[in-house]
Amino acid sequence: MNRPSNFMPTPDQDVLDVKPLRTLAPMFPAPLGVNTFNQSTSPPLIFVTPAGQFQGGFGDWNNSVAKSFFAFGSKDAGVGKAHTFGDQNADDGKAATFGDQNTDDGKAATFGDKDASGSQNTAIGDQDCAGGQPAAHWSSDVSANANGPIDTTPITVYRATQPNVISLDDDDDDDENYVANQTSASGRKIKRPSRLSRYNMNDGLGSDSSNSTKTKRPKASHKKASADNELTMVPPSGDPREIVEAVLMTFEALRRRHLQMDEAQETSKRADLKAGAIMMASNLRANNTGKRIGVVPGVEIGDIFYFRMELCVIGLHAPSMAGIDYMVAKFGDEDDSVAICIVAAGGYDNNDDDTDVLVYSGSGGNSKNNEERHDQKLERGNLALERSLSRKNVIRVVRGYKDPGCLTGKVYIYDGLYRIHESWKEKTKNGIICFKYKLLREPGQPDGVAIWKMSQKWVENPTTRGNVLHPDLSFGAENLPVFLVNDVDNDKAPQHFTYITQVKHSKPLSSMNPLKGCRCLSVCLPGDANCCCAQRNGGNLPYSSSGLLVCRKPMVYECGESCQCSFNCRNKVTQKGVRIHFEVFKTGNRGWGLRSWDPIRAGSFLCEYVGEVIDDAKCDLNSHEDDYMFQTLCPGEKTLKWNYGPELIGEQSTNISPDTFEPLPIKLSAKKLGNISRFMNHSCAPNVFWQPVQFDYEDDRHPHIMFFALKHIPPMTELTYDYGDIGTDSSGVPRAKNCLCGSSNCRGFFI
DNA sequence: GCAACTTCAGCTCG
DNA sequence: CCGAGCTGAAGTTG
Repeated sequence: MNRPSNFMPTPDQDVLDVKPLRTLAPMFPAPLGVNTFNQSTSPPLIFVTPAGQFQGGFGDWNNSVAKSFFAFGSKDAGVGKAHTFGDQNADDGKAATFGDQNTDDGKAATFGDKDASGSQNTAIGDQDCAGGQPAAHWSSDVSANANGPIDTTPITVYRATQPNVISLDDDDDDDENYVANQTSASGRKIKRPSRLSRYNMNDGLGSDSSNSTKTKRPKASHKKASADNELTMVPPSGDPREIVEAVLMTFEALRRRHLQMDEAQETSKRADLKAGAIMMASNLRANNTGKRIGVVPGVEIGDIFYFRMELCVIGLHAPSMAGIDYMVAKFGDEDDSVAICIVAAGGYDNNDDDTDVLVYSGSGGNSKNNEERHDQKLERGNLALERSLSRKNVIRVVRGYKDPGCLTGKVYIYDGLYRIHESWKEKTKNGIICFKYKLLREPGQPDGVAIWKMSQKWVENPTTRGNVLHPDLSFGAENLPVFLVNDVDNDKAPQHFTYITQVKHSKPLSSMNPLKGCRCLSVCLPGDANCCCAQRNGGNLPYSSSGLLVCRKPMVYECGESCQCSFNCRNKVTQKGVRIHFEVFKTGNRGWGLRSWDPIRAGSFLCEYVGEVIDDAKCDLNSHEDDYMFQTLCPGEKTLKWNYGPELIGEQSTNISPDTFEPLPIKLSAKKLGNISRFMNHSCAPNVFWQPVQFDYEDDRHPHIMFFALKHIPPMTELTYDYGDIGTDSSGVPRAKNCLCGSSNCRGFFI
């Protein structure tokens, strides 16, 4: 892949560059073809818009006038770089003109000029409320209609559990038996020994073997914890989507916490398996009432996953390893074992351009250990695929791709329903006979992988993105360009504002106490009891080695300037700035919004809420008019329960309930000065949350407000957070707006 | 490249 | 016939 080297560097890739990011030109060069607007000469820019191709980018983008208008320099380092959009001075109007090769409607293209046509667009930015159905996401119902005549009744070869899709063990005995299984002495009903028992959270791995009598005892607290949380876990609505999301969120929380512990103890790094085993043992799963053909409730086309175990716990694809999931289903009077879901691992070179066709290789035949390769056999999964060809049942397809954000990782994308149209045998390069199945995507389904492919193409070559109004709203101030696009109407720009990357404080920074730093050499290590930064965070580093936030908490303390550790310390995450390809886009009915070209993992840092710090007194006067005011109001349950995991393994919950939630005094206005965060809309079913972070100044009342991903977010999905509930703001008169998010638990209004 | 690990199907046994 | 319990097969992940 021709991925630019600047693409979401992982910690391993972090260059040994200690320049403070926010005050200098982009640390990572922008992709070729994008003018970074720094002092160096820029390559010719070719953009393609629906209106046709034009050179030189956006109007006078490349010329010296533009450059001087967007003059850079370190002189404004105090507040980071500030670049004014659509300067209000008439003189600069020309320089601010963009997005149009002609001059005839230059006025309309004038960026954010308050007098230009753009001003009609009053409903912009974060005053608006995002839909619960993100742009790249559709309800499963759509694809359900495309199923065709599948009237088979799945025979459950599965033990049927409670009809409740997510069911915690309501039978305490089960867990007891599960533990009792270690001795096999109880004589009572014994749950099949999960290999969870081999995961001892403290001892690491049992060195051998599959012999269950040698297995170690899982943490005893496990049982109690799962019972305690029964009520907090089940989403009140019973909505399948909510349940799936709750299960995935729990899995992730558990996984992150286990990884954190593993990293501290340098033990096994298979936190995914541990989390999965706990979920299985506690019956914390979705859609576990039996396998099924076709749509899985609560799983939507385009959903992304990072571990096979995730597919498992939501009932999308049961086998933890195998690529073919199958079941016995009824066809008329006959039973047949047919394939129901496949995971195309992406190891084969399919015709990648046609996302509606998939040639899938049968399973087996690979040499493992000492065995030799052999021809594939028509049995199990392969046989089921063959039966599916004749039975013509739909098959769910999950496609695996290399994770662009992680060198070694993989992303799985649910791509909806396919049907097998053809099968044949083929001799592979290795000389073995292998089965091939040609699947065609059922028509009428929303795009899944197609969107992924498209946005990946944009990342590699941004000039392929159409409808671009501006190639970088940040004018080079962010690590990566922020595109401004409009696919829906003629609006040319949001209302005027000035792009800054650091919060503007009302009082001089020198009056604030610097945060005390640690003395760790090189990097802070997890498990180092002497690291005062870890201590400040409660004994653990708040981020995993890949930079994901482990837990939401009242405050996260990163290492800062006064620490002795290096730039590469894993406890420096948010201060390094944006690592995601964002675009500000025009939504259908909620003004402008924010979304990403990259897939985003739950726990990833997105961006900071940047604006002017507003004094309390001043705020009361202004808050009515300021739609860009950020306040730490109590968010909804989804956000508050992001940390569900720790309780499951008997640790103290770090959750905050609405009753105990206390807002911080900080108030930030991004009306005049701001960054991408000001475009994030509200949703009662958000995919982003805010988290207070400190790394430079010691001030619990005025920390940085950082945004993190609440769940995995597919590319091109609108990013939204919960603006907070009404009535929690004690100062001033709260304004309630009608909420349009449309989520099943929409509160109907927001601040 | 290797070691370590999972879930479930499919079987046997009582 | 049913459920418990065992084994083998599948590939993922670090």
